[in-house]
Amino acid sequence: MSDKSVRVRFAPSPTGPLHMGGVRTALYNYLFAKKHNGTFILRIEDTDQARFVEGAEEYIIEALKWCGINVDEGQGVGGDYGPYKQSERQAMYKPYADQLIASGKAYYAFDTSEDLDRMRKQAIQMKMPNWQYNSVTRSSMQNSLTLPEDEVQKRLDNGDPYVIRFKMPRNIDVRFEDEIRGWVVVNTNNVDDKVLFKSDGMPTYHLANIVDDHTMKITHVIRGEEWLPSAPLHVLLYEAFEWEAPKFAHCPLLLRPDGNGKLSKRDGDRLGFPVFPIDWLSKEGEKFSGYREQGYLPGAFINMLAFLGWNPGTTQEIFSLEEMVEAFSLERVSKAGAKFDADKTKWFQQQYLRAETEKSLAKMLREEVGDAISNFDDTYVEQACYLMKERATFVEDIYSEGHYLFANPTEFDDKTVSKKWKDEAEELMNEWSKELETISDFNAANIETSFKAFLEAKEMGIGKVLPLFRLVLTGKGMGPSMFEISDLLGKKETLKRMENNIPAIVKLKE
RNA sequence: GGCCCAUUCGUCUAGUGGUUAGGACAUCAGGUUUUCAUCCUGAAAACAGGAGUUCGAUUCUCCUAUGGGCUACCA
Repeated sequence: MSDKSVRVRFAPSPTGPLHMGGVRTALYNYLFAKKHNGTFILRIEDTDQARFVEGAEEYIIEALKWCGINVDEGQGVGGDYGPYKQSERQAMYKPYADQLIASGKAYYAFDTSEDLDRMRKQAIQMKMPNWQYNSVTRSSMQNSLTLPEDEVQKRLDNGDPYVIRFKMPRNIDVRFEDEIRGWVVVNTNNVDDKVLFKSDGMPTYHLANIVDDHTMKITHVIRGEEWLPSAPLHVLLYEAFEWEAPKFAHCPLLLRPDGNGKLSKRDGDRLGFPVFPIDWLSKEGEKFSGYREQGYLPGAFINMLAFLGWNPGTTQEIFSLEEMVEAFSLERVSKAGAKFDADKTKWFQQQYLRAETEKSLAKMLREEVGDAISNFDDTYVEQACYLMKERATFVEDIYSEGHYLFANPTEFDDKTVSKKWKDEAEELMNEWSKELETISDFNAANIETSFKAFLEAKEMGIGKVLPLFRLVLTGKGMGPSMFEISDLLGKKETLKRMENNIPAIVKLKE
């Protein structure tokens, strides 16, 4: 890169919960910053007071934290270029807008929203579907370009509402090199005279982001593709201020897995997967579910997200955040939008779950199910995790799928009972129970040896007998090794279950 | 409608003029396993279409189609 140290920012607006597309943009910014020993900055863009949503800023901070995307500087952590919230920087922007007016790059416009609406409607009636405030129409509007100077001054002195618009030059090809897409060219005839400063005294995004990025010494602007059409305006603004523009990188969008369009708020709960990192409860009481609450590990979520639009060029797919930092580059971010894939997300989660140690799984399991397993010591819970982790996707599955490890089953799988439990089963299990009783050192190996001997004596196959044992102890037709299960349950509990459950199953058969 | 961006298996993607077009998820079939899961092996599955450029195009150019984004005093 350049000799300047890399500074990037993630700049969401607090209009609601941060959706996973936003998280991915934050992630790419973070990875890029860390890769270049740079600084990752969080800036809150709240210039639109009308769309402000209570709690959104806190949500953003908490979500990034859960993901492990550590903010170096900015809202919530401070830094030398604050404040990092645009509403708190409000006083800074007007002088810059004035500067543009003074240099003739911008002008005052007095047309009200109603005036503009009327113009647009008229244009539509005249089959001109996209009326724009631009180099051809501005000459017939109420602005400092058409009004006499004293009239303009009078209106300003009078406190008449006005906006400041950028005077978009006519017919110029604006080109800039996007780090992901290469050269992008847009003719200024296609962009309008954007409002830079609103009549409520706030700057628009366009002005604020340029002023902030410049004053915060941002070197790379990594943002979503939805900003691509207005990037030429931003380039022109840097030129107008005679500032060096940062490099731009426009990331592809996240698309819905079904049909078309970009992933949106409601797609998740409709299609059965979260679109948000963590739960969000709207003011109206509507709940949007998050990955955290669904039981996903943050590493799995981030890993999946990174691969939606980026890949390292190798066949490695499981990456820790540190490994991702090492491997990341903007050149390897793809250009086309990516459809979200819920199945692959589950696969990532499964991989991450299995990579966890029994010790940490046990800890997480306790946090999740709490009281239900509080009677069991750590060794026991860890062993239960060991037995269940290969067949679990979420931590909670260890408990729900392996419930019999923590309590005597009260139900016995119908199918197994009817298929496997024949007339001689009761006698057989009672005899096996007696054999179990004789095992003094009650461990998996010894139980297995003794079971094999039992089979030999009975001249029976393993498939005939072991499922019965499983049914008695667990109530299920499938699961981990029975020898390890009985080892874990212990001799006392195993014998107790044999004693109680054999008659219970017999009763079911009647 | 206008402008911009994109287009390789169902999905995420590798590929940068000459490859049996590779991997992963999902699917299917075998194997391992008391069973389930895991694991292993294998199968099916793609260069949107048309013109060029070239000895040769998935790869370069153009056109078309399709998809997406933007088109607010929203970000």
